[in-house]
Amino acid sequence: MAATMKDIARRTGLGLATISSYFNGGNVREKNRIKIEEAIQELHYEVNEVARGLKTNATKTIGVVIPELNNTFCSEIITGMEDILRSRGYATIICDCRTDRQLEKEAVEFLIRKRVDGIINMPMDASGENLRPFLKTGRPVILIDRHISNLDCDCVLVDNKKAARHAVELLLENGHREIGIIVGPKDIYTTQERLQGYCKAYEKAGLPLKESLICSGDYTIQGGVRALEELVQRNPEMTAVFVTNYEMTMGAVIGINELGIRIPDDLSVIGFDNRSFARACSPRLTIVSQPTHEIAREVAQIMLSHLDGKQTEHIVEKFETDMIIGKSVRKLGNQ
Amino acid sequence: MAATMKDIARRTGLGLATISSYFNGGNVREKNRIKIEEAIQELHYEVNEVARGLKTNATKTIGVVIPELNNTFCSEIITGMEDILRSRGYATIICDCRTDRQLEKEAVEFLIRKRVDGIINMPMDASGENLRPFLKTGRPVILIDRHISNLDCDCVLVDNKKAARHAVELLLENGHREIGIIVGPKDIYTTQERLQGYCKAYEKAGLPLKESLICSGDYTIQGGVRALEELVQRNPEMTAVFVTNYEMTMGAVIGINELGIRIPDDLSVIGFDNRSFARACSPRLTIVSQPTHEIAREVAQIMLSHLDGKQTEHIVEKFETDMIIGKSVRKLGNQ
DNA sequence: AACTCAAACAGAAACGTTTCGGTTTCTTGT
DNA sequence: ACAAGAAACCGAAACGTTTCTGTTTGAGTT
Repeated sequence: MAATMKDIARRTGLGLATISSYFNGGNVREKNRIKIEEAIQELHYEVNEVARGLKTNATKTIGVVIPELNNTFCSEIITGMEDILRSRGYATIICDCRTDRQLEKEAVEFLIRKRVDGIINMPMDASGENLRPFLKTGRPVILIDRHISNLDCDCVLVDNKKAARHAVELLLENGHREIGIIVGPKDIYTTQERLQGYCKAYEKAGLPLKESLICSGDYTIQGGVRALEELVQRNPEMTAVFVTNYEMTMGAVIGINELGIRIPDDLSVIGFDNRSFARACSPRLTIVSQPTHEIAREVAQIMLSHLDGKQTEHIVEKFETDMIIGKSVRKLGNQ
Repeated sequence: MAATMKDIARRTGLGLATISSYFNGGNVREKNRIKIEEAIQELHYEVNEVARGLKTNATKTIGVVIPELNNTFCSEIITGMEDILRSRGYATIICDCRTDRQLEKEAVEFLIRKRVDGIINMPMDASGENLRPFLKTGRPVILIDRHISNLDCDCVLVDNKKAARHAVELLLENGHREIGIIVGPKDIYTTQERLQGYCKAYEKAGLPLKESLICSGDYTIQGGVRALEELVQRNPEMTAVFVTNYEMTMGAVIGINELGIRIPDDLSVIGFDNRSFARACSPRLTIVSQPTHEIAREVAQIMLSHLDGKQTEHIVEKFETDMIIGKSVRKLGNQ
């Protein structure tokens, strides 16, 4: 149906190799160049990237495996990456594994069959086993948001420990002593790091940790609602809460509204991600903000330099977070 | 590097055709089946979908062109579709055109070169010109959210006119007469439909339309903020506002908070999409909710039945919206 | 005009599948 | 045990590129 290089060769009287050379930046005599371009116009020829991919063993396609596309942190990063990758001719195949390890494994196998040139992964599986079959093909893998030790790949993330420490310190400076934290699932890297930051802040302040103030959600909105309700119920003395991702922040705000609690009069809140949501809350939420654009750009760039063969060593890039000050933290008098 | 069918043939002593038959559901003698499966294990063989695609002229890949991945309506639909498509072996290539018609056109050309089996598009270009080159290949196109007349393809959307009419009627029933509306860009299908619903409600109530109550945003958060500020400034009498997508709803809430306006005491609000955000607002927002899951499922299903050759005619599927009642609409006394 | 040499070209093989037409093997009924 | 028919198998060609190995062309030199 569609025109092929053979058609162009026939039309122009040139050889296949010449046409191929034309498409790959080789030199072609002026008059032949014109003939080829005319033929392309008339036949509506478009390169068949599938055939090219078979021959060159490179599909110009990147696989992206994430826990949940429907998570603004993920979608913001993907938007940014896709933009850069497509401008360089790379397609992006998205695989949403619904936070399921098994589905994540299958997604990687799927991408292996599709012969993608590289994989970008925000991993559910902390062991890295899911990725090993792909790594054996010798192609690049870049992790986002979560580090896996002893895995032969790059990694781009933020300084979670410091981010959490600063947030808790801000609350401590404002006189809070009973500070709840809503973290993600215990086996996730970011949960562990952010929790360590929380503990560190308490430790530095010389205050004892209270197990009941630590609550594990599942990084979803509903999980945030549940976690907040649980924290409030278990800790009548709690004066502040720190929520460690956007979805749970929204969930916590829902829980707070539905329990009739007032921010910051009854409870101070520091959230995570999504500056717009923070602005939309009344009063404005104080939040920790991750530089998603920079992360996206960095990931795309690293991937491209691997594919261009310009980079062979693996790097770990750590970005700093921002603190956006709102009005959701109350200054407590001396107690 | 990677094992091929030829390797398996050599290993098992069978012919290429037999191996191929095995992978395509053909009958193979028990003892040979076992030999093949052993060889697959040992060689870590994975089908090369690129080679298969070249031969079968089907890549098992669907292109998705959207205005903005970073828009929950889009990302929710994509999540749902991708799930179903991947379970049937189809990959999904996402192209975010950043609400730019030119980028949308280039995205379609890109997908043609990638030889995708079908395209799902939430179109920026209302003329359909961007899609015609792909349609000429004889492959299926499905539009979401926005209809284009005289284009040879299917379409899945909601009854926007009715949705808007009901929202405005609810406000009218509660005594509101000066109702602002924040719509999207004028040349977008949904804007026109939703605006028509608004006008229809006014007409049925026998009330005159006021141009100043109609404000066009750009379906972004910032656009929502600006539109709300403009409406408030131009219409001191305005007692209610209807916002016609999620991002602008969030923007409107931001604007309302920052102007110190109280919902619903000073201004009643009906928003759009995203039930969670509606719950997170205080008081809860009344919103129009689109059935994104159903839309996603329907789109995927239609695409699959085209690709299976089970469907040749084109259909337009229209879903109904829901009204989720919150506390953001105030009942006005007789005026 | 003849020679040199690089640039431009051509043909064929190869990438890893599927599929067509033809051959072998197995099953079954007698 | 044998024929017949079906089921399973095989080899080769083809899909549309790229690339390797030569061959032709043409400009520049004498």
